Amino acid sequence: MSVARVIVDVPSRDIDRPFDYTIPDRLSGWVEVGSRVAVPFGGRTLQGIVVGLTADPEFDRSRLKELIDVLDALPPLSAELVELGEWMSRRWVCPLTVALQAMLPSALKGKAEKYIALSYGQAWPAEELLADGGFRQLLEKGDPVKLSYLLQHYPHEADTIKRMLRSGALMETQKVEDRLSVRTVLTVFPGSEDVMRSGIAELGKRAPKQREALEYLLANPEPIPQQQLAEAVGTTIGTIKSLADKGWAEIRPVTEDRDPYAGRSFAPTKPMQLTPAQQGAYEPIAKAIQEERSEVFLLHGVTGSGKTEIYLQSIQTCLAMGKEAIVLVPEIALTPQMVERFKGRFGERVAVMHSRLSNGERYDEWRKIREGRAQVVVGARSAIFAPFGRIGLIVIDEEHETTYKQEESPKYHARDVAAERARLHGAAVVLGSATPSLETYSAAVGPYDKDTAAGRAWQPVYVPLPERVAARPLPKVSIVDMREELKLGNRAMFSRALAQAIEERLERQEQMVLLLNRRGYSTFVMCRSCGYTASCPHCDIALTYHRGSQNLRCHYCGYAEREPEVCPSCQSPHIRFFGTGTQKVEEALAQTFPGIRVIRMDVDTTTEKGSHEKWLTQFRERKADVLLGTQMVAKGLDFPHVTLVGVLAADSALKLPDFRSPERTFQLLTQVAGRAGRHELPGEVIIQTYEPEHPCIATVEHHDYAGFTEQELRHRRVLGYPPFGRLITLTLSHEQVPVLHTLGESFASKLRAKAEAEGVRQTVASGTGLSLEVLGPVPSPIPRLKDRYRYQCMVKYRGEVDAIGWTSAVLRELADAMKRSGVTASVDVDPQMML
DNA sequence: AGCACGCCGACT
DNA sequence: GTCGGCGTGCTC
Repeated sequence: MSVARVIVDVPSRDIDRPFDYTIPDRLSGWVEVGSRVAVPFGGRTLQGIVVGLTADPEFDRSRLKELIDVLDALPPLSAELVELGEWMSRRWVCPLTVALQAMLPSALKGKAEKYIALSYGQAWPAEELLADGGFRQLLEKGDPVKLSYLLQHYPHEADTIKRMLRSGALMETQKVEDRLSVRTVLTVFPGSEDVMRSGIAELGKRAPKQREALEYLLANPEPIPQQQLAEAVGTTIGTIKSLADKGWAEIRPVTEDRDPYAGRSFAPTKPMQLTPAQQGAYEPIAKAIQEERSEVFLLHGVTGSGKTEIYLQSIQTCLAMGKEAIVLVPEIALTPQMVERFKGRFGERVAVMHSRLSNGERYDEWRKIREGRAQVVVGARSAIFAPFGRIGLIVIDEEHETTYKQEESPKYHARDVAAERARLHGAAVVLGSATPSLETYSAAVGPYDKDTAAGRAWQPVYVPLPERVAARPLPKVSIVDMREELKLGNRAMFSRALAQAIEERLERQEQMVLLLNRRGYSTFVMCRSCGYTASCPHCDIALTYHRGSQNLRCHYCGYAEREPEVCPSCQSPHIRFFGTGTQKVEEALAQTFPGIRVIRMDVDTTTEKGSHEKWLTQFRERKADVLLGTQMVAKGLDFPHVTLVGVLAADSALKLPDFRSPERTFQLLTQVAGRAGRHELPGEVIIQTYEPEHPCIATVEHHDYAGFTEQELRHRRVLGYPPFGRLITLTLSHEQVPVLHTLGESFASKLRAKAEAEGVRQTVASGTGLSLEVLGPVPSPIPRLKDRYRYQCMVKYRGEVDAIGWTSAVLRELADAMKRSGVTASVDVDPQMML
């Protein structure tokens, strides 16, 4: 007789431990690790996940309560996923329940609903006869009614309900309900042939439509959705219903999957002959899959080098072994064309998961996986939790993309989850990119240093894929120095070269993509004469202009300086705050090139469901000359008539106070450059910048990934940033500042004390060996959000230091103080966005 | 997170 | 005298 250990769905640190429940006889045999259950918890009914079964609970058995219910026939999680959740909760310092919740489709995030019923055998009390008549009638039927329903329809009876609950005239019950159920379709099940024939006879010449429907069923005696039958016969559902009423057929609800790709056919594709380079990359991957080794590969190939075909054939190898495969793709690249490639090769065995699906559709795709009807999933970040049991391969395409890091708790990185899951399954991992993240790249090819390699859980095998398929040349890239333009008196946002190139495309009726990498961000400071931008002397990070205090601040260490009146570098008075958005560019295009047709794509124009697709389709159909937008225009698009790509302000991202800005800029520019001339027409790329000599821009001209990486890594090493050191940020928030200061200081000093006690050096930059440094507390880059002030501490460390463990230990020590003061804390381990 | 228990101000 | 404000503490 075992006891279930349950993590209840309360996302709070002090509840984040298992609670034990006895299993009543009627549920024994249904409870497994990973089961979703309903449990009584402090007078409420909550949803929980079983994380263990034990024979000897810590508590006295007689004090345990019973499980109320098991919520699914098939447990939604497995022992392996629960173990993965436990690992996540340690690795990213989050409550286990939050990690487990991230693995469930939102349809299964059940909440207890309260129900109200008239107490058994009780007549309506005389003192409550003034209550609304409808309200009384409803309750007098005796069935429990949802409290939320009562409050919605009889809001003025709220007091009556309270009173009657207190007097015992009403009873409250609770039930955990799923957010939504499987969809059912009313389906007509034909009666026996005899029954239907007699029906036809009985109808005679009356009701010709009913007769027609019966004849249809006689000819096609399979069950058919009633709507479909009505359409086939050319009548309405009423007609069909009357058949059922007369007993000639039966109508029953049948569960049906919402197939988001229903009615679309996918042209089957055959494996292509691999080029020698592709073959060389494929072989070690296939070998690892076959030997069930959990090895990580970095597949480094330029755009158009044929990575996808390697993925497809590796998946084939995996499926041939009877194992399953997960493919992660950045959300934005999960286009119908992308899905088509996988569905075309693997057909029905593919499930697709992305955020544009409705909750219901996502749930159905998820069940397809859970019930073993799909063996391949193609999806965005959270598809890494696909409930497969025998994973053989995990592919992460465009592994450098920031979308793989979740910005809300659990703040996990899908790349690390993939490596861990692969370890548990003996599965291979393929990380594909034309511009790998510096973390992944340096882990694979170095430069190694003892402290860097330490504490890294996985080390990829480097698999370069140098050639472009069909040897298409890379487009010609030219970099335009906007300072020169200014000297020549051109103050427009288009350089002469770009303006001329646009003019030519308009004449030749070719298309172009214009990118303005401005992510609706606060203003930055730059000198228009020399290109100087203010940066922090301690962190080498761009300073941000703060309007309130009129100074420039570093978001890392808190350094501040006064707003400059002249450029500190060249004394020019042309020092300005900048901020041009895509809308301004759209206007300028219309003015400069009358009649030009522009599609603008940014967050403002693509919020509506499907709008993203809509614009791209319009552009593909050549209903516009220009596709103008933010980064989203750079990702995974392929338009045959685009022969010009223009980047208006390549350095705009460099002003962000984030040490990864150069890396992202390089990746973005390289990627967008790959958009031009992918087909017969040759392509041209024009990059406008005020900092043409910056490595992340200069190296793009010759598609020089290695050159950029070498310079950037040297820089990172000096400052102790990843991959040479690692980071953790702690953000504290409260309505008042002083308490944030106090708690921030005590976090920092407690952590420093731990480092001291362990003999760890406390300067990370420009050094080697074990070290840990706590910066802050300083106001967070977003100093106030929803009326709460935010302060931040940053932990920077290198070597095999258990900074994550110490951080969560210190947080536990501070839990009491935080609860009393009402301060909330949020931890980000390995932050990707420093904002 | 909720909900209960518990101790002090404005109403019947 | 009661209703109810939200401070602290517990939930197997």
